[in-house]
Amino acid sequence: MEKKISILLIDDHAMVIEGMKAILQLIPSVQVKATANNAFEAMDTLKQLDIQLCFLDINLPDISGIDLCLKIKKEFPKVHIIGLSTFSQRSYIAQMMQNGASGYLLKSATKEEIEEAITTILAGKLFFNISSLDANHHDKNAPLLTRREKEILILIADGLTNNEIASRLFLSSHTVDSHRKNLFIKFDVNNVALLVKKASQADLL
Amino acid sequence: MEKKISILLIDDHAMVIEGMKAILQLIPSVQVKATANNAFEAMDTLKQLDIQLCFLDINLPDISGIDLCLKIKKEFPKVHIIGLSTFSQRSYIAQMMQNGASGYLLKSATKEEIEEAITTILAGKLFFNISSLDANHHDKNAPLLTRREKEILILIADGLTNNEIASRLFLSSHTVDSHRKNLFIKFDVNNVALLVKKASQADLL
DNA sequence: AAAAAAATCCCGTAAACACGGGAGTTTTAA
DNA sequence: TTAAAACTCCCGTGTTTACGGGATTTTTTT
Repeated sequence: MEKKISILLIDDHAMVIEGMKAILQLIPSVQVKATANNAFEAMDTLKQLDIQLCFLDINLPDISGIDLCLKIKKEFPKVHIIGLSTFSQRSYIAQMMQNGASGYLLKSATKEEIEEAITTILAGKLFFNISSLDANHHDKNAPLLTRREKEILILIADGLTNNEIASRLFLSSHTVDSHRKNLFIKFDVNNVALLVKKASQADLL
Repeated sequence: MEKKISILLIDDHAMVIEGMKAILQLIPSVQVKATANNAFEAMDTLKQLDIQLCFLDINLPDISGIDLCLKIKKEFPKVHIIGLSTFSQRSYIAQMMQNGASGYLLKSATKEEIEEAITTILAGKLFFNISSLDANHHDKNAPLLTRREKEILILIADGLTNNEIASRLFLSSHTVDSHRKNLFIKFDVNNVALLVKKASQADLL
């Protein structure tokens, strides 16, 4: 028997952590080496321990799992990442994969699916849990936003004016306005009200 | 020692079920008698077994946890129900409580919180996990709106201008503006962006 | 029937937005 | 290394909002 596959669980929901642990204990070839409730803890653990595989929640308290994914992959390219999402968050999976995740699982995944995902990914392949996705996919196609756009979107939704955003981000109000215009185009709207509504529905706020 | 408190876990996320189980095993006074992935299974189990306490997820595949809560309470009024939700779903908690739940827990709850919830509720009281809610809350205390205000709020969030709303509702734009002003006061905001954001978070759209 | 709440309508002004353009620089990806 | 993409900045114009005041008429509640 080779050494067990070392795993790090990253999720802020205690129950999900416990649940994953419980399921992973049933799989002899793996071992949960550590868990993390946020991005900071996660990065810290990766520096300390020799982790092969991360289970990474899409939503984290400090930075989004999607961004963390990118960060992990930059600093620790050899670490494999499996995204965790709920069914309603499935639209973000593509972004996670784009940021270097090797696969994803819904939180409703069974032991067998988890096992399959692990072996597939450790073999260097990508794991797509297609069945669970096609089921209901009338996407809420949230547009892909740039970092700046996300940043400004949130400030807009917080009710700041262009000028306020500009001075907070040390930008010209014209720049803010440009981003705002691009947000309008990407969301296909023509005013803040609809922008905020759609962004909120896409869980972007 | 009395008989253990019999518990039914209702959640479609395998990991949450496993996580709750793992945590509840650490509490000697309780016993997880069964688990259910959906409403149908849940009702079936309640008919078969003598369940004292349900942990019920807000989102279920067949009917919403909120509706199931009502259903359970109608058929089995003596069963206590603790709602389970993620932080982003906290706005639904009020509905769950209204449908007969005795309390709720966030899925990030600790063993101690879970334990406290159980003892509080079994003692016949309601359990409010105030700390986890206040933390970030601006208010999911959605203000009470009049019929007209709700109507206009939705149109505002759809991006209509005062004039457009006015002509759609056969009102003067001044009237619409008055309602808009009242909405601002009730939501304690000073612009549409925040209004829509808060309304969306309060699930009013 | 009286009081309270909701709904309707009016006005003026400064600030902010929506939208049409255009253009240079820096970063990322091919 | 080269082409996109992202980010930055600028302007002018008409529209709409935000917010300060009101007031009157329905409807609901007590």
